[in-house]
Amino acid sequence: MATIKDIARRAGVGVATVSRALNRTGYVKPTTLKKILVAADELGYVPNRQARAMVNGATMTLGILIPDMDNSLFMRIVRGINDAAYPLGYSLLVMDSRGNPEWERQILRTMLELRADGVILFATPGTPDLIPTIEGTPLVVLDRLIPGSSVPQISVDHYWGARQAVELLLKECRYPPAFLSGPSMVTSSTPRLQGYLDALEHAGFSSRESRIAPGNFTYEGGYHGMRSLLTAISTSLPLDGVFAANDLSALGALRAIRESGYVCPDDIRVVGFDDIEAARYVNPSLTTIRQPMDQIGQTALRMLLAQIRGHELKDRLVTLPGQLIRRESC
Amino acid sequence: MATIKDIARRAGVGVATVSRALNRTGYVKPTTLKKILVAADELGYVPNRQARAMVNGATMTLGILIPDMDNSLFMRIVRGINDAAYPLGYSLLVMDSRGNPEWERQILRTMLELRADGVILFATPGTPDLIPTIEGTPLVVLDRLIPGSSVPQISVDHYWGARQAVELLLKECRYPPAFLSGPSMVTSSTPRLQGYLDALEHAGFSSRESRIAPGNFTYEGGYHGMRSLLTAISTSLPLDGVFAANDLSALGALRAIRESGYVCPDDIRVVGFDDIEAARYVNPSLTTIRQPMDQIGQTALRMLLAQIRGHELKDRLVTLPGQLIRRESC
DNA sequence: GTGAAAGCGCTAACAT
DNA sequence: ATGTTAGCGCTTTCAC
Repeated sequence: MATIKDIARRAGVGVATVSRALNRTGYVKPTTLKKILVAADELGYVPNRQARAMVNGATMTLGILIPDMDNSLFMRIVRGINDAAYPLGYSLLVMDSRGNPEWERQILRTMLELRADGVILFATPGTPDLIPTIEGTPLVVLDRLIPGSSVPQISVDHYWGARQAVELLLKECRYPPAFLSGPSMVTSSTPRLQGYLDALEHAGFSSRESRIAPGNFTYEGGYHGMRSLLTAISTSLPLDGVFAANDLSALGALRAIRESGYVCPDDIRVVGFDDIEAARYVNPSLTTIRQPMDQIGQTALRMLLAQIRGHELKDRLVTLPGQLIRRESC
Repeated sequence: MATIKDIARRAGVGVATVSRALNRTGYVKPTTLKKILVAADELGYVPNRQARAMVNGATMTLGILIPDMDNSLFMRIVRGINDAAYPLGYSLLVMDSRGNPEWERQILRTMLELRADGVILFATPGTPDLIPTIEGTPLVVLDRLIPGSSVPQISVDHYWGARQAVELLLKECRYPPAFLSGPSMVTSSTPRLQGYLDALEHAGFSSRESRIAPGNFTYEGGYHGMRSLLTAISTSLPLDGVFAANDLSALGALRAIRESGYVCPDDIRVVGFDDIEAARYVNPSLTTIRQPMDQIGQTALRMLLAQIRGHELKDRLVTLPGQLIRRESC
């Protein structure tokens, strides 16, 4: 591959002039400029960013570490980052850890070796231990917050999203709605649960009237959780509304409802959380709390760039509002 | 950030020795080895891959160019590549072109500037023009084939997948099934259409008995295509089966069927193509032809590495079989 | 066994 | 307005 040296020789000038010409930095006589451009073109010159990075420090590369590349919730955020970062000249180093803490650690290390200018981390239960590893490199943590950390973090407002969901259910249903919970290890589960509890209490129900089954954030979990809720129905406490801690478990619940001979939303209404792609496609389509994924991506990038540029962050913890999307299930 | 120079100073040795020690290349006295390792650890040394790449040529980085990061079909393939590439020490530079030919060209260029060791391209209608751009860098093209090109390409067998789908429909239905076609610009549309036509003919139907509506590979397209099919039903030629060129349009068709008062699969059976994530979640769940995404990813990586290592490829055009996934819709 | 030095492609003083 | 040169962090001969 051609180098500026080759261009310099061909154009009969020095390498510095070539560098100046190609980067439009410093003065170059129009005649020589043209000569250089022609030579570069003829040689099919492609600048070597690694070499450039060695001297001026920035690789113009951002590391993105995700626990699952095949999760539309995550990828919509990454796409948001991509779309905002690309026009700025940044490229994305995207790696999937499959939720494996050991991989996470190694991948992070690799990103440092590659000298990514900054890193965006989709938090997993193992993330907190990782933070010290990359001290010194700008970092933003996404999606599931790490409690009591000073690392810049961004997430949707899980608590208020849950309250909105449950309040809608409360308005549409005659009985207190049930809850399909998320895994307790995942930090976003807690505020969503709390939102459910508080909404119930706020509506005048005692905590004894709350009904909670594990949904585990999965399709299968939602299915089984819903089944157990369904078998526990009594004439004294009927069930006509369910809030699922995320869309995947809501979809599982939808199936369980159908298989048990009930109809959603006529018999039982369902609200989910996240607004994954499939939420639009199922029958009935799913009413849910939408995570503002594009906004999360943009905010993450903004906060990362601020750090890279050495600015002080005023908010180290950004919470974005979720949006109620009304569809057929409630 | 610490460099080998710092380590050398601290351990009281030369940089060459440090390099040899850290890379376990060449002999180093156990005592000095330990000293060096300790020094490196104390300094929190992280090797600089860019610098290494400058001398030995390989960046251990692979470029992946996708038209849409939020497409589970694509991302399952990328994840397959990730999982296979990571243990080999490769990192993925993933960029989304949003199907914009101009972006595609620029991103490709950037990947060259970053000196990716190889590039995997998810083909779009604009791809063929791009190929010459990266001549000299190992390349594999995925998903939608470019006809008459000598570039290594991998895809599912669209034609036979379509035939399988239609043959299943033919077996389960009483009347010749209809077809929701893909956009003619996308090369995978043609063989899927041909598979439909040939299956019909093979079953003894004349081409006059084929019914085709545009599905356009989208949810909305499938919905409208299905509606027009539904309004065209006559007593002389009833409709009880539909093959959609992809799952997204099949999901749209499902909705149109429901809204028109028909029941799937009782009245009308539906088969899709791809096996996207939502196919499992909808009601009825979608019978479809599954693209072997993991296998596509692995094969792509294998062919790319072969080129990187300078081997000759025996098959420049790999076609993988699709797998019929039987669910509720047929 | 280990160190000195050259060089990968580029940018940024410093000269001229 | 342009050329010369010193690195950036690392690996790799080539000596000792």
